This record gives sequence, C-alpha cells and structure tokens, in this order.
Amino acid sequence: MRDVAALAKVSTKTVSRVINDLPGAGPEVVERVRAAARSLGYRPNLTASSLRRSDRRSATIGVLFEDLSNPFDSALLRAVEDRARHNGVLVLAGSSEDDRTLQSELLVSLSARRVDGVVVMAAGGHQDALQQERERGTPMVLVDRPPTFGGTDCVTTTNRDSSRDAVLQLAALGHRDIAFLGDRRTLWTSQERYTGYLEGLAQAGLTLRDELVRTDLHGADLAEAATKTLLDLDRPPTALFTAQNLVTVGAMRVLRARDLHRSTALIGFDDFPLADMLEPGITVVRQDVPGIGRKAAELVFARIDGDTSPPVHAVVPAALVRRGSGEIRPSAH
Amino acid sequence: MRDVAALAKVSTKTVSRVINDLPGAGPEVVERVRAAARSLGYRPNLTASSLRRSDRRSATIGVLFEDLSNPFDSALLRAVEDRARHNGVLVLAGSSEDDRTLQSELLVSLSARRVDGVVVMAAGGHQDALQQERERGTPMVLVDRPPTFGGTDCVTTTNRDSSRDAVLQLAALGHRDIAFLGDRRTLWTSQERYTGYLEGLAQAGLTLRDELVRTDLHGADLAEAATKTLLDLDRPPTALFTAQNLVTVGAMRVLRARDLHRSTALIGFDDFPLADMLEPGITVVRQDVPGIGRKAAELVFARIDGDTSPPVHAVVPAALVRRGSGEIRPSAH
DNA sequence: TCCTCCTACGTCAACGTTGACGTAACCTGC
DNA sequence: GCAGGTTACGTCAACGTTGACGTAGGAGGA
Repeated sequence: MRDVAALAKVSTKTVSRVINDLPGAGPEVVERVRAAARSLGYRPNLTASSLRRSDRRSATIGVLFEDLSNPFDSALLRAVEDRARHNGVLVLAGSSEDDRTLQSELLVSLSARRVDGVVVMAAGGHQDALQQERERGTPMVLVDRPPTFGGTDCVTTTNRDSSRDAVLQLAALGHRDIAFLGDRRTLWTSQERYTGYLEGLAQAGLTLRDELVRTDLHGADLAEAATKTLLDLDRPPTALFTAQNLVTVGAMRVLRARDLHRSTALIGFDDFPLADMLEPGITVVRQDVPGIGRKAAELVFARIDGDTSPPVHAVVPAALVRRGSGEIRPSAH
Repeated sequence: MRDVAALAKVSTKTVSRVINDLPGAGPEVVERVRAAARSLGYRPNLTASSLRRSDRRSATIGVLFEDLSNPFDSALLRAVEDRARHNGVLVLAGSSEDDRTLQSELLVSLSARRVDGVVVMAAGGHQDALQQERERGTPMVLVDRPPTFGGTDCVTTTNRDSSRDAVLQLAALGHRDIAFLGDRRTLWTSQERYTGYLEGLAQAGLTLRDELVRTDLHGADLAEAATKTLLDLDRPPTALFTAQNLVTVGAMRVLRARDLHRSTALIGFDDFPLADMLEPGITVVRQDVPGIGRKAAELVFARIDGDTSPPVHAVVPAALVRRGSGEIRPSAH
C-alpha cells in the first residue's frame, strides 16, 4: 500500500479511499492510484483491514461438519457456500469426524481466525465447547441436530414425521413386521427417526417387536451384519426402514446378495445418487439439503448483522420419494 | 491480551511468550498468565499475529474446485483437509463452477485473506488469473488438470493410459464399434481421455468411426441425448467408453431404458458410489482420489516451506475396476 | 571484589490498514 | 468581500500481536 501511495504520489489514506470506493478522492487521483495498484499487483490485506475496521468483520464464516466427503455434508457445504458468496463471504471448512475433541480444536482454530460466525453439525455427546463458544458471542447455527443448550438457532428436517409416514406407508401395504435399522443412538436424528418409527407402528396398530430394532450401525458394514441377522430370524421382517444413508446401502447389499430385493420392502432415510437407477428404485425420505443449507446460512448472516430476535428452530420438510422398493407388498406365505 | 496481562500483572509481551510457549517466563508467571487467560476466555488473534510475525503465515490454505458438492471434488477436498489438519492448517474452500471470472474473483478473495498457498482445479480456457497469482509468488498446485503456464506443480491421473487400457479391454472382447462419449472438449482431461481412446483403437487395429465420437457432453442430460443418437445409428456401437462421471450415468440411463444394459458393454472413467450395486455392475476406471489430494497437499506444503526444486507433475495411477458392464461381449448379429 | 553471562522480565515500534480529525483550497450567496 | 460550507486531500494513532532490544538482578568465575 505504501508502494502504491508512493507511486501515485498520494498518502496511504488516499489509497485506502480509492480501494474502498470511498468519497474524497478526485477522479484524476483515483485513476493514478488504480494504475499504480495494477502495475504493482497490489492486493489489499483483508486481515489487516479487519483488524483496524470498527465492525471487525473478517468476511469469513466457519463450517464444521462431520465429514466433508459425505454427500450430505458436501451438498450442505455447497449450499452454505453459495449463500455466503452472495454476501462476499468465504467459508473455512472442517470435518469434525463426530469427535468432540477434534470439533473443539477446530472451533478454537476458527475462533482464532476471527470468523464472523459458524455453521456446525454438532458432534454427539456433550456440547460444552459449542456452548462456550456461543457464550463468547460467536453467531452460531446448528444444522441437522439441535443444540442441547439454549439461545442458539438451528435447522433440522422433519425426522420424526417423515419416519412415521414412511412406516405408515409400509403398514398400509400390509406389512406387519417392519424392521428399524438406525445409526448411532447418541445422534439426535437417530433418536427422532426411531421415535417416528414407534409412532408409525402405534398409529398403524402394530406391536413393536424388539428383535426387529437394530441401532448403533455406524457405517455400511455394521448395517450389513445387522441386516443378515434380521433376515435369519424365524420370522424375518417383510419390510425394512433404514434410518440413514449408509445403513440403507448396507441393507441393500444384503437384500441383493440374497435375492430378496424384489420381495422385501425398503424405505431409507436420506436420498443418495443413483437410487433411481437400481432395480427396484429405492424409495427414500429425501431431505431438502439445499434448503437446509440456505436457511442455515441466512440465519448466521442475520445474526452477524445484529439480529437479536429469539432463537429459531427451523424445520425444513423432507419428502417421501416413491421409486419402487417402498411399494413392495408383503409376499403371501 | 491487554486484559490478560493486567489481570496477571505482567506485560503483554510476557503473555505472548506464555501463549506461544516461548522461553523467558518463570513457571509461576506462566501459571498466573494461563489462569488469567482461562478466566477471561482469551483467544489469541491469529490474524493480528500473522500480521506481525516475520514468516507472515496465516496457517490457512485455499482450495478452489469446480463444485464442492460433486463427489470427486468433495473427496479431494477431504483428502487435502486431512493433510492440512496434520499441519495445523485450515482450509478456505470455494467452488469456481468452471467459470474463469468466478475463479478469478475467488482467487483474489483468497489472496486478500493471505492464504499461504492454494490448490486449484483450473477452470477451462485461459489461465491468466492463475498465472498472475502464481507469479505474485503464491504457492500453487493444480489438480486434475495441468497448468498452461510453467513453473507450477500439478497432480493428475493416468487419463490417457487408463483410457487406452479400457478401450483395449473392450477390443479384446471382440468389440469393433466402440463409441466415445466425452465431457467438454476444452477440458484437458477430456482431451487426454480422447487421445487414449484413439491410441487404444489404433493399437487394437480398429479404425475410428467419427460418428461414434460425441463430445461436449456437459451433464447427464446431454449425455443421454448423445447416447440415444448413437444407438439409433444404422450400425450402433456395441461398446461405450464414457469419459466422465455424469456422462456414464446418462449413458446408463438410456441403456436401461432400452433394455440394452446387458448386451452393450460400458466402461466409464471415474468411479461413483453404488456402481457395484447396479445390474450389471459398472466397470470403471477408478482414480485414486485420496492419493491425489494427499499428494497435492504435500506439494503445496513443501512449497510453502520453501522448497524451490523444479516444478513437479505428479501422476497418480488410476485402476480399471471390473464389475461386469465392461466385460460384456458383442452379441452375434 | 569486580566483571561477565544468563534469566526473566519490560519497552518500543512495527506489521497493513482505517477512523478521527485537521487543513488548505475552492465555491456560494449576498 | 467575507462568513459558511464543501471538497480533496494529509496526519496521526490505533487495531492485537511480536521482533529487536534494553535492563535489573542473581549466579559464577578469576
């Protein structure tokens, strides 16, 4: 900046004025400064700028999801990024791997870089670190899972209602033995979806068979194993409700291996690519991921801009996408 | 920091020493400062720190890919992120949408935030903005596509060789009419894969039929349309080589719709989730995405650490994954 | 005893930028 | 012709931190 000022024969303050399009610089000086900046390849230092500016904004937000290589997470990141770009804001992204310690460390890193706000998918268990950061005044929005503490916005989907509807659809087709396969029980989403499953059974007048419930299936491999034991039961389920992405994939694999995929009904929570290309297509509860991301971003930006209205828990509706696997009737036996 | 210093009754410089674990602070003072920092919830300001420090590192790198919601891109991001975390570095991520203007703007944004280096998937066409940034001294590594200018590291895969091998495998099965469906011709990867296709044909002693080559298929819809026209030819191809992710999906859709998926061979470049769950499983050329990401990250960090050895073009080998669709023989006619 | 060296601090300025404020020149209206 | 206002600059200090350097006090050696 000093070099630019020297070359244009003005003070650094005038360079600052030109760079920020502030009034108080004559047209001819503006031109001189612009030319000097161009010829020197000058790039303003945003970090120094935000250090001095009164609003102290870094025009950067943090995104802390579980695993950025997971399609759900990356779609969400992309949605947040799009909305952020719209505001001239960049995104610092990190994967917490659902590890509280790691999440906490990353949060400190983000905080040290003075992000204006954060969008977080809370790791399971205690949310002390999140709460602490929130109480320091950092604008924060939780996605996918609500906070266990107060005063914080969050965006989730219709986990319980959509799960109930899925189970009701299976029951309406005549299924009486509907299995539930869920992710880690510590996850709020898993709990909600399980509650929805229970509500669905109750509403359809079906009794819960405990042995048809398998949880803590973290990853497709565990889901495969669980599906196998379910199918080996004396009275195996005629329909499966798989409450997460990878669980659905694991279950599908086993159904195919045993050639049961045309006779056993399957509804999964979370859509995934190519679900429509399989035979049969996989019926899923599809979350509105871009909608969730957009809403979350809007909330952080509103808070960053000083919105002090009461915290919001936004619920973005999911939809049942019928593709075949969820429309299979129980085979007569 | 001033508050911490006041509370611990020391100078800010001593606080700095304690925070950075530098010598020159007695054990009892260290304890006092730590306690003060804790009780005030002090967080060092990394941007101010990097402004003053001599190395001027921000401990942040930029990642500029085409679309962070694309599985290839997000897997790559994750790999870079993991390596970065290992160095205590955070990642600023952006999607360029293969738009040169947008890419250039994002690059300026990254530069203004003083990232220590960038990993870029170059947008098609001129790379002036990239070259300019590179010449300003920013450590830079290109992934997926090489630079059109010199002095810059890059990491790609065996586009040409793997494409040739795929075509040779099809030829060995007896196919004589092998179609090529490719992405935008401006993309280096498309060109390389097309060259590999030509080499494969030549090496197998097959003659090129121009009408079997379709390029500029940006997205699954265009790929679908192109596949339809190919199959409507008087002498349709008996095998397809689809040179990109979404192109493969588009082609698959059409083959299925016409019930040709068991009789027409298909090999796609780029793996995708569930490719193994389809009937038949889709034979693909699989890139080592984590390997590419890791290598790219290693290269930037080496450059950031002052490595001035000649620029490297690392080639991470891809592998043919046989799943069925690429092993279909031409039907007798 | 005195000089040297080390340790544990403190002081000051600077990183690149901008807010607050100052000032000289010009305009406007009567 | 002059008060009052506006425009186009410049000067200075400060944002939070750390490098360079200073200093007081104690340990150690001749």
